[in-house]
Amino acid sequence: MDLPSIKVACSSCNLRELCLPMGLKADEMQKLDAVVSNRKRIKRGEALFSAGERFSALFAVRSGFFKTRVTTPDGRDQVTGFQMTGEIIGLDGIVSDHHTCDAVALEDAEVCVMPFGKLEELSREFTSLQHHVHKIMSREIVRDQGVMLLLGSMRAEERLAAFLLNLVQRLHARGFSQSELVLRMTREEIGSYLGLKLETVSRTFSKFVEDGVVEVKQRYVMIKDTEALKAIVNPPSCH
Amino acid sequence: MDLPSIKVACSSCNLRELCLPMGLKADEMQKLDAVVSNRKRIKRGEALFSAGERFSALFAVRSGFFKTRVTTPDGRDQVTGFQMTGEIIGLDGIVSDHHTCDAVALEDAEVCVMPFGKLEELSREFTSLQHHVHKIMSREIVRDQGVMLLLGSMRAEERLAAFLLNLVQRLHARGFSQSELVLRMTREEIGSYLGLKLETVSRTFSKFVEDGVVEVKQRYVMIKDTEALKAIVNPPSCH
DNA sequence: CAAACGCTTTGACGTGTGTCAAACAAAGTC
DNA sequence: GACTTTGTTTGACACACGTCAAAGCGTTTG
Repeated sequence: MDLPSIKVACSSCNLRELCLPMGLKADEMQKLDAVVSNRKRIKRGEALFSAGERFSALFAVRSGFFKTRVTTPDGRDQVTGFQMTGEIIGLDGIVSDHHTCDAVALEDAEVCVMPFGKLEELSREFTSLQHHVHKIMSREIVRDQGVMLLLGSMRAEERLAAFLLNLVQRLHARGFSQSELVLRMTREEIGSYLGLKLETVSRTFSKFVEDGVVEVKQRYVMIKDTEALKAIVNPPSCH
Repeated sequence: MDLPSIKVACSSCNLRELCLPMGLKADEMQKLDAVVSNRKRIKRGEALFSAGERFSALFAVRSGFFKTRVTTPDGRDQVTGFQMTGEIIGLDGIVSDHHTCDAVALEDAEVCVMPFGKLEELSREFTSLQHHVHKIMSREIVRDQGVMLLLGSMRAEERLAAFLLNLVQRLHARGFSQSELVLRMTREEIGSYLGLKLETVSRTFSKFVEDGVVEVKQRYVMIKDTEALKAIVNPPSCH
């Protein structure tokens, strides 16, 4: 019943409604197949690319889970995002032809390699692909604005609540539960992303459990009261 | 000696080495002139665009100074960036066809209006323009990563030092002094950008003055010791 | 020129989060 | 199965930054 060999092709990929080829016509997608020529496997803990490396391609996450992080010369680092199935990694490398962050697999993963030169070539041919690439970059910019808002003006509880809601929302779009999730990252990685120390993340989880908003058992999280989480992120005005 | 009427043309703009047309050939730049058809004046305090408005064009700052900011439903806001001459505003609007932030002029300003549809059209024709647009978006993503690092893992002094260094560096690229600058924004706006309260910004300035690193008189800032500022941002390792 | 306004500075004090430390739990290793 | 490693939880305490308040400074307005 299983296929002899899986063809590397966007047109037959079950992620095509989520990933780069979203909204392309059949003939356009076939052309895209030629661009996305090969896949790459990355083991848990290994880097897909690192800051300073030459940029040559964007990557679409096919399976697995990544974090991206930037590092200061003196060794502090900041997790800038978590990427799951269907999301695009590597946009940072375009401007200087070199990557400016590390992309590390948090579990065994597979990505589609999309040489950027070829993607630009095809973008000149197909308006829809061109526009889609622009949207992907713009979406990343808007996401970053949201993270700045979170880091610049929210308290620990608000940050963690926003983080959990964002995760389940993205997982739900991929067919998973709206209320249950298994974290793929450590408390320290969550903390780095949210601008908090791991102890604060842990304590805030405990607080949520006490308040009956979530159940937590290590990496497993069940959201018992989504509305309460939303209220934490956006405190209802109190006039 | 002054020209009767300034032609709206990238090819004759004194910002062409800094702005969108950077690196284009003569014939390409003439085509771009047709895209950048008109300019727009914005008075101090007015918005170039606001969150929710329909997106139709990117804007290149010709003169003046802007801030961009995002706002939560409950009224908190976060300054996400300051834009000066030659910088591009509006990339956030591409993904959803609507702007997600406000762009407000901090002093009387003028921008070049670049209808995005036309820009995409011309990008399909000229590889160099296409690549340049991609670089501009990627640069914004990398900038945002840097802000996340700042907000997520730096202390007040480090944030303000990094902010000042970034400002003078960009001003210097525009022909201004490496050591003197006039802030176009209030302490509150600096604080919002840096994730600090205005009092903390003020106190940190005072600290820098005490330490002899800068001179400050209201909006005027003179950097007396650039190396000291750099050392504050990247504390030399102490092994 | 006085009054009003917006912005900045400074002080006193409070608090949310960081730091340090210890115990615990889970997962991987020999 | 014992041991090691890695990650998590919790407590006690410290401190950087926020909050509240008052005074000062510059600019605008009438």
